[in-house]
Amino acid sequence: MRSSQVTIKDIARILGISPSTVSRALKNHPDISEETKVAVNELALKLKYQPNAVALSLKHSRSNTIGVIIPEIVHYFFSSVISGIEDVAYEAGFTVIICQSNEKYDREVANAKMLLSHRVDGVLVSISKETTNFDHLVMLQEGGLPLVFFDRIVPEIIADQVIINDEEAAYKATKHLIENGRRRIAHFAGPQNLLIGRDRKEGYLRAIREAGLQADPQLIIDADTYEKALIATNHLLTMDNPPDGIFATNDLTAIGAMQSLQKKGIKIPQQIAVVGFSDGRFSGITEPNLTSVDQHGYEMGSVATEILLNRLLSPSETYVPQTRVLSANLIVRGSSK
Amino acid sequence: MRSSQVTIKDIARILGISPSTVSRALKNHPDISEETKVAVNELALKLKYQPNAVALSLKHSRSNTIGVIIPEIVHYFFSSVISGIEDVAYEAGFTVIICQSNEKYDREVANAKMLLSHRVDGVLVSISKETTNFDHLVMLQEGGLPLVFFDRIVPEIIADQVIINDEEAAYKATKHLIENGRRRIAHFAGPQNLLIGRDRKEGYLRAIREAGLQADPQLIIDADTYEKALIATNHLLTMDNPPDGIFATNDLTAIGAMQSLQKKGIKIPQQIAVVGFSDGRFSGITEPNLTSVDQHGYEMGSVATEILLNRLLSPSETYVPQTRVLSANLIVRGSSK
DNA sequence: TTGAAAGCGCTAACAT
DNA sequence: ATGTTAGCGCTTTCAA
Repeated sequence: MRSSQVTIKDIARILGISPSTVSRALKNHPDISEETKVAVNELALKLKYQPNAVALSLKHSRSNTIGVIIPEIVHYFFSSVISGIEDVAYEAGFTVIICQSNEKYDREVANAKMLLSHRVDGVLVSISKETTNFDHLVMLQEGGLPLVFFDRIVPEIIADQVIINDEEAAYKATKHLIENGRRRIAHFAGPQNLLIGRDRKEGYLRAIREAGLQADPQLIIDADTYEKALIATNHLLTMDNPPDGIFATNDLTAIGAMQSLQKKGIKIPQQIAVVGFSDGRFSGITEPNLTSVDQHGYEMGSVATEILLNRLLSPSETYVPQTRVLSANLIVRGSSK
Repeated sequence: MRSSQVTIKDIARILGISPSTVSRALKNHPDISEETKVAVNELALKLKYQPNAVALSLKHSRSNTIGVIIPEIVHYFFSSVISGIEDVAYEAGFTVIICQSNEKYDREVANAKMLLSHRVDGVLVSISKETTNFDHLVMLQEGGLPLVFFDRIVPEIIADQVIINDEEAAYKATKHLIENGRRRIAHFAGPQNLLIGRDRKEGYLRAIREAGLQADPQLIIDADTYEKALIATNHLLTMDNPPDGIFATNDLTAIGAMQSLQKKGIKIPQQIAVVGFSDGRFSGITEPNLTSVDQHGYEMGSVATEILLNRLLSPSETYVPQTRVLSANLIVRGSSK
C-alpha cells in the first residue's frame, strides 16, 4: 500500500534533467526546447503524473478550493443547492469541501475552523437553526476569506448574499389562500432566530392584515419538522374554531399536516387548504399535489458560487457586497384550490 | 482582502523565539518549559492561529482527507450515504471532498484525477450509470489509495465493498407480490451495466421461476427514471394482458408508475400492486404508502467510511479486501396489500 | 535552453 | 530547554 505518487523529481531523475525544466516543460514554457517538452510530456503521461495540488496550494497560498457550510445534506433543497455549487465550481476547476452543521452550532464552529485550516479560498454559508453567535464566521472574514451567504443569511455580517424574497413569497402564499376564500389561516413557523423564519411569518401576517382579517396568535405555531407538524395539526383540530387553511414554513411540515388531516377524514382542500414552502420532489407526489413556493435551490447554489468565484478571480479594491434576490414563484396545485 | 493568515513564524517572531519551539509548544512537547508553552498558546489563541492543513499534508504526505465519488447528490439515498460518511469522517478528524459524476463517465474520470491530485488518503466510490471502463479507478489504487465501493460496486476491481444483497431484496419484493396473489408482475429494470441493475433483475426472475410462473420478456422494461416510468406504465396498460403487479428498481420509478396508474383510474393495490426500492422520504408520503426495500443509506455511508479509515489508520501487510453485505428489509405498506 | 537556489508552513532529527 | 537545518513538491528568480 501507500506506494507514493509520481513527482516532478521522478520525471527529472529518469530523464536526467532538472526539476525546474520538467516544471517548465509541463506548462509549455516558451524557453524549453520542443524535444525536451515532448520527452517530458510523454513520460508524464506514461507514469500517469498528476500535479500535487497540495504543494501548489502551499506555494501559491491559493488552494482553488471553496468550502460550503450547510445545515443538512439530506434535504432536497440543500442537496440541489450543492448540486448547483458543484457544477459551477467544477467548470471553473475548483474543488468543493462540504461540511454539514447538522443544525448544531458547535459543529458549525468546528466546520469553520476546519475550512480555515484547509486554507480554502472562500466559503458559502447557510447557518444552522441554533446559530445566534457569528464570531466563527467573522473569523473567516478576518482570515481574508470572502463569504457568500445563501438562504439562511446573517444580516449582521457584511457579505454577499443570495436569497429569495421570503417575505414576499410568504405573502403571496397566504394571499392565495385568502383569495380562495380562507378566513382562518394557520401558520407553521420556522425558527425565529433565522431571518427566513421571521420573514416568512412577516409575509403571512402582512397578507392577513391587508385582507382585514384578525391575526390569531393561537394559529401561529412553531413547527418546522415533520413530527412537530403532526402534533401541531392535531392540536389545531381540537380548537373550537379550527382553521380553514394552513401555510407551512416548509414542504415536510405541509405534508405532515396533510397526513394528519387525512387521517382524521378532513378533506383537502375543501375543508382545509394547505400550502408549503421550498418546492421539491415532494410536491408532485402527494395526493392532492401540494401547492408550494419554488425555492430554486440549484439556481441559488450556482449563483452564489458565481459570485464567490468572481470575488476570487477578479478581486476589486472597493468591496461592495451584493445581495441577489431570486424570484420565488408560488406553484398552485390541488392542495389549495 | 486576502490578508494572509497567522503562521507559526508570526508567533515566533513576536515572541522572539524560533518556529520549532512554537511548533513544539503548540503540541505540548515535554521538552518545552511551562512558561514558553503558556506564552505561545496564549498568543496563538489571541491571534486565532489555525494550523495550515496544507503544509501539514505536504509534510506528512497525508492529507487526512477522503474523497467521495457519487452519481448525484440530489437523491435521498445518496445524500443519506453522504450524511453517514460525513459523520464518521468528522468524528475521526477527517475532511471529505465530495464529487458528483452526474452519471457521466467523463466527469467521473475527471473527479478521480482531481482526487488523486489533491492527494486524498482514500476514496469512496459509487460508479455512474455510464461507467464501463474502470482505468481511472485502477489508477487511484495504483497511486496507493485504498478504495471502498458502495452500492454501485465494480466486481472486476479487488477492493472493499459495502452493499446490500440486491438479488435477495429483489427476490423478497417479488415473492411478496406473488404471495399476495399476483401472477403477471412487471419489472422496471435499472441499467444492466450496473451490478445492482443485474442483481435486482435476477432476484425478480428467481422469484418468478420459483413460483412456477412464466417470465414474460415484455414485462421487463428498462426504466430507471421517473419520466421513463410514466411512459413504461402507459405502455403496459395498452397490452392485451396487462400486469397485476409492478416491481420497480427504485422509488421514483415506482411513484411514476403509481401516478400513471391512478391517472387512468386503476386502483392500487387492488388492480395493480406496486413495490419500490430504496426506501426514502417518499414511501410514507404517497397514497397509498409505498411498499419498498429499505436500503439503509446512512448505515452504508458510515460503514464504508469506517472500513476506509480502518485501512488508513491501521494498514496491514496482508490486504484482504472485505465485502460487507447489509441486510435489506422489505417494508410492506399499502401499495401492495 | 537549462540549472541552482530559495521559499510557501510545518516538523523532526540533530545540534547546542 | 531551545535553535538550526533540511525537506515534503512545486514554481520562479537569478545565474550560467
